[in-house]
Amino acid sequence: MTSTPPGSAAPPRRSGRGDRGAGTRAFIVDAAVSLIADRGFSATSVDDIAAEAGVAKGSIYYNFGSKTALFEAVIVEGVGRLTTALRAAAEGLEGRAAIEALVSELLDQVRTHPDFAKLMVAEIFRTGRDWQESIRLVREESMGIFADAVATSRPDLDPSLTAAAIFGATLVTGLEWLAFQPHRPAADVRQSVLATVLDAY
Amino acid sequence: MTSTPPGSAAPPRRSGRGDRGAGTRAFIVDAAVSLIADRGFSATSVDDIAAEAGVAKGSIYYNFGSKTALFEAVIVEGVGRLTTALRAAAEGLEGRAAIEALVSELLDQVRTHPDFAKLMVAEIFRTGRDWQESIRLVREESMGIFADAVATSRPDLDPSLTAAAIFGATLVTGLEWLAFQPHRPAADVRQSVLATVLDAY
DNA sequence: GTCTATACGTCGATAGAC
DNA sequence: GTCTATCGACGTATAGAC
Repeated sequence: MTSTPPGSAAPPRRSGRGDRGAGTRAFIVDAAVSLIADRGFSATSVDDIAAEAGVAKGSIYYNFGSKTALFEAVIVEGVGRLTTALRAAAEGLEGRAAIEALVSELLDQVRTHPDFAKLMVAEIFRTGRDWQESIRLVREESMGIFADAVATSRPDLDPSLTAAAIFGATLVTGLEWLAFQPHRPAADVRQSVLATVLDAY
Repeated sequence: MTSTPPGSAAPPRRSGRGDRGAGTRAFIVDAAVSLIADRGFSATSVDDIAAEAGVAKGSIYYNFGSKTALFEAVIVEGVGRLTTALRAAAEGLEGRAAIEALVSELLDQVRTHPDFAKLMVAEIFRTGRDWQESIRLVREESMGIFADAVATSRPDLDPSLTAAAIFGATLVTGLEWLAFQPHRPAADVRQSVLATVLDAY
């Protein structure tokens, strides 16, 4: 409602439309991420997603089978991109340097994919949900990469709890930045997190 | 479904029932917090809340007017308790000691009120919601207390971003603890967060 | 002040044409 | 493979008895 430009009855929702069957799945996934990040899963209707993606509701069910399956696809795709980026960033590094690289990369991922980041914080500690298994993978894989970096340099600390602390600090600061202080340069944010988190290494 | 003990068809949802009109609001709020923390706002029906609280649906609308208003009451009550506790903990302290006290107190609040903590992380970065104003207060008040402590001891760092980092580290670690490693003693968790966050002070 | 019954709207999912 | 039209289920909110 609020996002529909006045005066145009039915504005085209996506760029070109000669691409039947090509990027339909991608359009749907993108629309779902952005809507669900803002309103949550249950508050986002399949009709809304279809309208935002510029496809018919039937196409969503043809491609994904159910609303839940669509959301699981969203999570799987997002966590894949995130963990790949994190692993690449920490490649060959250890200890303090690894932590620094991971924090920087996670901040960059939050900046480039803010909707998925929001969705992650919102769902990561929920229990009674259908896609709990999928979201558990996000948690374990992402935090696990941080835990590995912690374990090699500070064996005196608990890896998983310390990883949670660094992960949480970075994620929350990144979202605070994007949602409420978007004018700030990325370097400021990076430095604030590292100054808080890195001095122990 | 999963939480209903087998063998008992319809277990009484609250302790005594001679208390008509006494703690009705409190029963409803408690039920709402615990259900919404797990399933989210939209996925939790007023019928579910009424059943869990042991009252009729009509009583909820009599006491709160709408589902949204009920949720706002939940937030207001929770943030009141949280900020009161945090302010008391930091009273008379400055710099490193203040941060240490705040982290400890926040961890304790997460432990004693885990459902509200979950609910907070889940909603804090959402935008397109009716209670956005209420949740903005949570954010600003809670993080503001941390920001004050940072500002007095480390004027070289940005207070709000650094506060977000400490707040995020504490909250995420606390929830990781409760949700996935509840067997750990509180002291371990406290030390993991402080070792990560406090060395800069 | 709390309960039961119900009106009204919305949502997930399906059927069938193209 | 994508569309439109429609069904059945469920959820919020209200009305009125007690």
